[in-house]
Amino acid sequence: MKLRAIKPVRETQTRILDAAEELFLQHGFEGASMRMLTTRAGVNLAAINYHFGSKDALIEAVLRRRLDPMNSNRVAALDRIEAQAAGRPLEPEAIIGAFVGTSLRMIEDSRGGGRNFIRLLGRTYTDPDKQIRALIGQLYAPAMERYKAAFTRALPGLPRDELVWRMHFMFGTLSYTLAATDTVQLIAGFKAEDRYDARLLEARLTAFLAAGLLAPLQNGAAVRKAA
Amino acid sequence: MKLRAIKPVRETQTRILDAAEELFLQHGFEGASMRMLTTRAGVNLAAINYHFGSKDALIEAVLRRRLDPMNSNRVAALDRIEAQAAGRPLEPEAIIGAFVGTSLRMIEDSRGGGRNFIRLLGRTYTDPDKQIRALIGQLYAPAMERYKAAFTRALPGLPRDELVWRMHFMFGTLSYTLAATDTVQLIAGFKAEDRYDARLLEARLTAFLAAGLLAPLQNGAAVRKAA
DNA sequence: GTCTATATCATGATAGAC
DNA sequence: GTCTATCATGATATAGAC
Repeated sequence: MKLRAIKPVRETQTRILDAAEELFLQHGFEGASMRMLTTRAGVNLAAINYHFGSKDALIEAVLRRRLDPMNSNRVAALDRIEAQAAGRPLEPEAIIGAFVGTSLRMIEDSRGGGRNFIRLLGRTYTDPDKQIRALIGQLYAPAMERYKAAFTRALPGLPRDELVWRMHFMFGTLSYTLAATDTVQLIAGFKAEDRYDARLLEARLTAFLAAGLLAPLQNGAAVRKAA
Repeated sequence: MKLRAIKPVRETQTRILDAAEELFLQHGFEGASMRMLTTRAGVNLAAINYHFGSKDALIEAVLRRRLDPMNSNRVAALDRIEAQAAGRPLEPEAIIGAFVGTSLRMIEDSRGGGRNFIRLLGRTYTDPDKQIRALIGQLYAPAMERYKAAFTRALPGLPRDELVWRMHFMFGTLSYTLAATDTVQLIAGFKAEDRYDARLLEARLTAFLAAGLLAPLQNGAAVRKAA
């Protein structure tokens, strides 16, 4: 009987992706060199080009690995509450909760290293590199359209232009909050243990965003119909 | 009578700062090389080190050139509305308007090239480089403290923890909106001419942020006293 | 103050042995 | 699949002529 070599703990590709996720967050896509990545991953310098083809392709792989399932989760969360509602119109708070909750639950998932990715993601929307912003916009578009449709159904009194801006504001608040979990310290002087209580943060964020989404229109009209 | 050489249109230092402002925005602090900067500025490669000492020092100079006056303007706007109120408590909307308006007015100031800077600033808060984030936090801290005090006086019913988070959310919405004025296109499909109407954007942002700041607390209590 | 020329080092990528 | 060795390029920074 022939003995096979013991498999490494994680596949080389996974080791590279994990290292890249962490180092891209700390140094940016440009600032993290391939030497840094391969050293951290414990693999050879040539491994990135062998497994992914180029550094750019690696960046895309890092983003897709978590973003594709995350978008599926987001859409699934929306499907779930729509099924529960059984045809009745959704509460805007429930839609926001589905969107925000998907991100924040990744922060808690310490095993999957999702926290690094969530913070990385928050930065990526404002990355200097235009191609990276285009990629992320493209990866997001389908889920965003689904949520836009859901908001439109839930809030027929909100004009389309206004909805798009308010979704933009909501998205901005979320992604900044995810990206800047250490800057807040500098600005406000937080206790460290307060920062990653995802449940409390989710409640606070949802309340803030729902109020903003439902703000009175400039002509004074209410957005939500009276109950 | 001795003739002096004609002065260049702008000083070398200003030319470098202007070029850096634009190229840092387009390529990030790390991605914009000194060669790119000096070529764009039409000066010699050695000029940056001669005038600023290093690339890092140039980055700080670029930020300080506009951030210091901007913070002064922010505080002055607050002083002004406090003087107008003559001792009466301020409306939270007025405080938000003072803060937001200072940023958005820089976008309109096409002469000073403030728009580039505002977008650059929006990115800087989530820059990968820790020193840059620390610098920006430090430059912002005094003005932020003034605004925190103003909000505290205007909203005695809002607990301090909650106020700090909501200020964080407001700041995030603003900075993301400033940084991502092109990403919004990808997400929502905007008409281009709509994007830089600063007056309209200011009204929309202020309404959104004020509603979020005044969102009911988790125990259902209202934040603002009834009139 | 401004330039040329250069020192020194790190980068992404690849060729070829094993 | 993984390694070593190396290439071509571009980075920041500086020395020294003018």
